[in-house]
Amino acid sequence: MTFKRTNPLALAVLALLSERPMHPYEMAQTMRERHQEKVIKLNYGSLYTVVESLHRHELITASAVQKAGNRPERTVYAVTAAGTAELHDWLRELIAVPAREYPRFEAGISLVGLLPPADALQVVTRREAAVGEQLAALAVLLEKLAGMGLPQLAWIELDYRMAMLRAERTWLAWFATATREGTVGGYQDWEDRHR
Amino acid sequence: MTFKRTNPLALAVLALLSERPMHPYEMAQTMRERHQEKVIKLNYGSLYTVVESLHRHELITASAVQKAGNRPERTVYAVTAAGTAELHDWLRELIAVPAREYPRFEAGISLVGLLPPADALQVVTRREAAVGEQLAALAVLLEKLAGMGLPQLAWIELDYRMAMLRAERTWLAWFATATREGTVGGYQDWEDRHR
DNA sequence: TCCCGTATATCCGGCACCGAGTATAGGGTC
DNA sequence: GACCCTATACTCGGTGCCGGATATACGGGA
Repeated sequence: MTFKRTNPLALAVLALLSERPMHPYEMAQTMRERHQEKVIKLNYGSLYTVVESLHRHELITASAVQKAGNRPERTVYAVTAAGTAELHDWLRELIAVPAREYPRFEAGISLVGLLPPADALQVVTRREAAVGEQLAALAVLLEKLAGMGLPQLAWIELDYRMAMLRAERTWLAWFATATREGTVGGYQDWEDRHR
Repeated sequence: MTFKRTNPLALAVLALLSERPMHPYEMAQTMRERHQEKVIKLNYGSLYTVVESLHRHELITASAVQKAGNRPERTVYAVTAAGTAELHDWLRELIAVPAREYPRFEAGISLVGLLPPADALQVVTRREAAVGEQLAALAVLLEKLAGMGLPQLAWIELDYRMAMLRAERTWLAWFATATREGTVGGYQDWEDRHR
């Protein structure tokens, strides 16, 4: 069986190991330090599952089993040539080919007609505020990272996310206005259904 | 145990049943007809799991077990009062509170520095084209839906998605240019690492 | 009348994922 | 030196999701 590119955590593991050999717990630490866990979902259970899977497919090797004192044994892994190839190819695919994803907000907004217009307006406004806060927080973080001397390329994904959040906020503002003023297509029927 | 709002397919089920009672297979048919499966991931296995879970939590009831001829029995479900309440509350939450999600592209682009700049440029350009095609396809679909006399509110989620795709395309165009011209922050180092 | 492809309707086994649980080491405090 | 809190490192059982398997009905052509 060929390796399945499901969990992006496996990508992170390959990327970390292409720097230097590590044991799983250390990978988690490093991801936390670098705020990588905000971009790639990390939790211990999955981490060990994913490492084992990479190992089975010979994309990484168990290079050493250290045993310092009486601590639990820790297995240090290293990436193989096949692993590096997989990393680069997967990366290319992730960037080049838009994946069909199912953002939860799309599911919600597609059914917004089930809520009374007044309720809809309220929740959309709440989201708008929340998105604004996220943008502010990101701006602060970017400031900090730039101040630490990190180049833009090191936080390019935050740049992308900010662009997306700004677009979302703009759309939300439009929708809120269109609802408030009753100019969204089908408004009359919407209001009629809820009285 | 209280019902867990994990799979949005359960939301779709509640929404469908709030129109009229249905059996699971019919729900799937209806979702397909309405292109809902593009917004909420549907597959048969999950559908039956989700319906069973809703049933266990008494958000829907098995109202009748029809048996037409010798066909497999089909269980028709109906939404309960608790189910309707759950539907509305879940909807409000989905819209009001941005969920932490992990788009695969963010994972990919965050590691783009591992690819040589020339490769990166190529894959980003490919994505830009793909996103353009998706936008074109969506525009055609919108045209068709509007032509059928459906109000904007009925395809509001497509409106949202188009806004997001446009923003993504703009960002991709910027990143491609910045890479081609070497103006992205950290470019020199990036290029140096790959020779 | 027989056959076969398609539509109807559900079921089930495997597997990835998750988060809470476990167990030891190290360091600070009284 | 007894105590306790945090950091280290991994394990494991439960659960939900998935996609292919199953089984019957129906319509149309040879």
